[in-house]
Amino acid sequence: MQTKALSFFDKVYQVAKQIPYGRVTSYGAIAKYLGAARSARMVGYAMNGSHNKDVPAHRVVNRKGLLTGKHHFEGTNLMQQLLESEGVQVTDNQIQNFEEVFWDPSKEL
DNA sequence: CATATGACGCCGG
DNA sequence: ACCGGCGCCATAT
Repeated sequence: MQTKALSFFDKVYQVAKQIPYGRVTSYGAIAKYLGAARSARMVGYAMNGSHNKDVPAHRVVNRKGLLTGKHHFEGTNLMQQLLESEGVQVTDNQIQNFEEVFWDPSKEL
């Protein structure tokens, strides 16, 4: 359909797919990497379409390390389970050692 | 074409 | 340091 629907969304997917295992990143970090630091919201919005993609949206959280998007996953704590399954400690929707598992595309990529 | 929504982020009090 | 409100950009309707 939309021939140009792969403008921002696709970019986000490309970066999100590159998130290493056991690591997480923030919407703003991805947005900034894409040159749209002010479009952090769009990153999350794009995640809505990532449902059909191979994008590990569970590895993307807000700048506080909070699983704000866990509500969009199946169940109630699937996102947390996925992260914990990767070795990421999560407590009360809050990632522990966030700075340790944080993966900045602008620096790492 | 205009309006409303949103998985955020930053500034101010 | 904590809480609240405003702003921004892109997509969907």
